[in-house]
Order: sequence, then C-alpha cells, then structure tokens
Amino acid sequence: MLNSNLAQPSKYANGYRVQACPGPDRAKASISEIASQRKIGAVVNFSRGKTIFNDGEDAEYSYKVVEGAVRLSKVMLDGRRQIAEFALPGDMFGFEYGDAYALTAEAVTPVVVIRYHRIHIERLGDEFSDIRQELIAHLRQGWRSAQAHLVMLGRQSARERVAAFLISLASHRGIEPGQSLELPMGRQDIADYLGLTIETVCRTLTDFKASNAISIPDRHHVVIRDMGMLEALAEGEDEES
Amino acid sequence: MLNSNLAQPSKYANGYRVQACPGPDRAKASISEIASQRKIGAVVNFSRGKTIFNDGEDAEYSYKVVEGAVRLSKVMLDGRRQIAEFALPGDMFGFEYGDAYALTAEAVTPVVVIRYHRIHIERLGDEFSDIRQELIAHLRQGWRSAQAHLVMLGRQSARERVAAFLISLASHRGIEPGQSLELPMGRQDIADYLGLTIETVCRTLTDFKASNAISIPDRHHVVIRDMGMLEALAEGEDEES
DNA sequence: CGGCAGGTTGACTTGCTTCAACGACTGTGG
DNA sequence: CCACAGTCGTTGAAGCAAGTCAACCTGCCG
Repeated sequence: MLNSNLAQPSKYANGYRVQACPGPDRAKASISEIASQRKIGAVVNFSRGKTIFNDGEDAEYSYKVVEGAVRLSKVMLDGRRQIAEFALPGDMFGFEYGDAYALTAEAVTPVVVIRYHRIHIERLGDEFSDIRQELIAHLRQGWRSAQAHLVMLGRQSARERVAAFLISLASHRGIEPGQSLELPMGRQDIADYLGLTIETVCRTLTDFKASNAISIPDRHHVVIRDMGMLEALAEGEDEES
Repeated sequence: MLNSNLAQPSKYANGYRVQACPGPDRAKASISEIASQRKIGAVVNFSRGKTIFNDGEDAEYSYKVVEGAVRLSKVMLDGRRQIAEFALPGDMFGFEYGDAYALTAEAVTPVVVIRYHRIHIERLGDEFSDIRQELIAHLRQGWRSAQAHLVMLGRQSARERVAAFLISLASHRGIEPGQSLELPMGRQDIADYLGLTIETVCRTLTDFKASNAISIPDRHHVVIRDMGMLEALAEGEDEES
C-alpha cells in the first residue's frame, strides 16, 4: 500500500519497505512462491473502473497486484468517498478483513491481479511460520500506514498533503528526482485519497509547478524537479520560489 | 481500541469484540489466560500524563489496559498532534509494531496495564493457533478501525465527527442512552483525535446540548438524551431542535 | 470532426481556525 | 476550611484555507 508517512520522512526513506518482490536473498518461503508451487493463485484481469469487490461482501479472496492500480475506498450513504489506499504492483489487499470486506476495491486502470482464496492463505499461514510472519508483517504495515494517513488527514494542510502524496508515490515506485512519475489515478481519486476536492488538488499542483518544484508533462505524469522543496512543502514550510 | 466507525454502526454493535475478559464459554485459549498461567505478564501503573512508550523506541512490550485510558498519538515536528486511538479497559496496544513503536502512548488518566514482552506473545502465537487467531484478529480490527477513522477525518464535518465520537465511545463502553458516559480524556485530546481544534469541539458540544441531544453534567461526563438525533448528526443530517 | 469526460481556472462563500478574553473547576497550603 | 493559583474549558469576534458553483479548456475516442 501507499505509505503517506511524511511526519518522519526518514523512517520511510531508509527504513521500511513493504516486500515489493519475493525475497531475493535466503531460502525463505514467501506467499507468492509457495502459492505458485501449489497452484492456489489465479490470474485475473479487470478493466478500468471495474469493481473487484464491494464493501460488505463476503471476504472470500485476497489479491496481489501484478499490474495496474487499485483503489480501496469507503463510500458514505450520501456519496462522499474516502480512498483508504491505492494498491500498486507488488501490493497485497483483501487479506485485512475477517468475514466481510470493509472497503470497496476498484480498478483505477486495467489491472492484472493474482487472486487467492483466503482460506488457502490462512492454511499456509498455519503451516509455515515464514508465511505467518509475512502475513502479520503485512497487517502491521497496513495499520501503520493507515496511521500515517490519519496524521495527514487530521493535521496537514492541502499543500502538505499533495506534496506528501507525490513523495510517497515516488518513493514507493523507486523513482528518483528528475524521472517521470506516473499518476495512474485521476484527480478525483487523488482528492478522495487526500480528503480534498478536485479543485484544490488541481490548484495545488499548479502552484507547485509555478514554484518549479515539479513539472507536469501530461495529466498522468509528474516530474519532481526539486525534491528538497517538495519535502519542505510536505512538512509545512510555506515558501514559494 | 476505539472504533470510530459510524458508516456501519451495526458492525460494531453486534459483531466484533476484542476480548474484553477471558473467554467465558468454550475451552478456547486466550492470551490473558495463558499469559497469566505462565506468569509472563506484569501489572504496571502509570500516573496521569506519564509516557508509556515513545514513537521510535524499540518495541519491546505489548500492553493490555486494565483500568484508565491511554492515548496513542503521533506528534509532528512543529507540535501538531494527531491521536490515532484511545485504548480503554480491555484494549490491547503495542503489538501492532515491528521493531519500533510508531506512536507515543501516554496515560490520559491514572492507568493500570498488564505488560507483556512482545517476544513472549509471539512465542505463544507460534505455539497456539487460537492465540495466533486472536492476534491476527486484533491486527485486522485495528486496521479496520483506522480506516473508519480515515473516513471521519477525510470526509466528515465537525458535527459529524463529534457525534460519531460520542456514539462510538458509548458503544465501546456498552452505555445505553440515558446513562452517564464518562469522557476520561480532556477536550484537547478529543480535538486531536477528531482532527479539530479544542474550540470547535467545545462549541459543537454546546450546540448538541442546546439541541437537547445530550446533556453535560460535568466536563468528564455526557448523557445521551436523544440517540436518534445524535445518530442523525453523525451521518450528516443537519437538523437543529 | 464533433462530443464528452476529465481537468483547469476564476469568483464567491463558508466552516473551521485563530486570537483573545473570560469562567469554572481542582488541588494545595496557609 | 477557605483563599489562591493554575489548568482546563467556554464564548466571542475576525480571518482565512478550502469548498462550492460555474465557466471554460483540452485531449481522446468514436
């Protein structure tokens, strides 16, 4: 998942990483590996906008994103929406629920996922302590990331939120300043993730462009021109040029 | 933890409970039971305001609240604070971290906790599958509750937040309308939990009192006089009298 | 080439914050 | 037991960041 933690950027910068790929080092069992050995995962495609599962449904499956982006959101009765998380390639989602999904998952772009029966995953967890650790780490990381998101929504300004969002996306993707960062989701999705309106997101991006912190080659790409400035913005320094 | 979920109040009301007491029904092993059999928990006291652990510290212990209230918060460099969670009697905290705590835990009132070495807890998890389930359920529930909190901070108005807060506290405590609900934390803590200022919390409570939804016998107690109205307020109906 | 979804910009409004003063508990020491 | 200090809570007035409403732009797809 996307970690929005900017309160302690250092934590993110060096420390943690959600396992992005199967562990390359030791002979340590990972879910992906064992699951593929046992053929308990199915590759499934979803086209742009399609619902993967709905809030309240029976939580039968867990998923791992192979390609594309998924948004996990909660919609209020009157239509207000909050996106809790974007799942990007390598991220897992759907395991975090007990009997029923508590969020709706939709494909932001055309998406390829591997789908696992939750029961199988849980069985693997009972069988292999490595996998158990992986699942627990996943839950911990998800919770921790939600807490960072809480700080953002509760206490940060629009500029801080947008800057933090760009930085965390770039860091999740391993993008260096100067390279082009893809924004698979639309402006409304960004707004719903950040707890803002689409207009505010737009204006803020325009501001950042005007201050030469970023450039925006097209609506789905951003280039970070001045990471220092962006980091300063993310932490509340209110400078301009 | 305090579940701020008001989107599906039913979920909380019937469904889940973090084990409040040792399981009374089946011969199902619970952390409290086994831990006390093996004497791996220590009772510890903290007086009002004392820090139980700090953000960034080595996560050596997990805790279970016996009495009092604990706030789990994140403080930004410039002092802005977001409370992620209040832990009340029966709630567990501190297990949700890997190597280091990601939040600061402080006693809101004089507090009695049971302190467990995380290593012991994890060992029990490896040994007993019931306990493993309990731990996983705890992590899931915490994540889910954080997601409900996200919706609140991202998309709800001040009135909705305050109303939802009161309802979820009452429901956590099992308080029926008409009974007095204790607010162990001060106004500033409530504000920091809800992502508001202390003044806004105050004014909103005063408004609710003026609409006869609640009464406020003293600053640490609220009586819910009209649960229907409070629920309506929590979901955005903007009525008055 | 035309239609439409998604994005941008501007003008105005507003809910919440900020700043400031005042009120009411609570605990302590005379 | 009361006076007093300090903390915490409440209320008011003014300002502002972000929301709302509305028009316009832009690129994409049939």
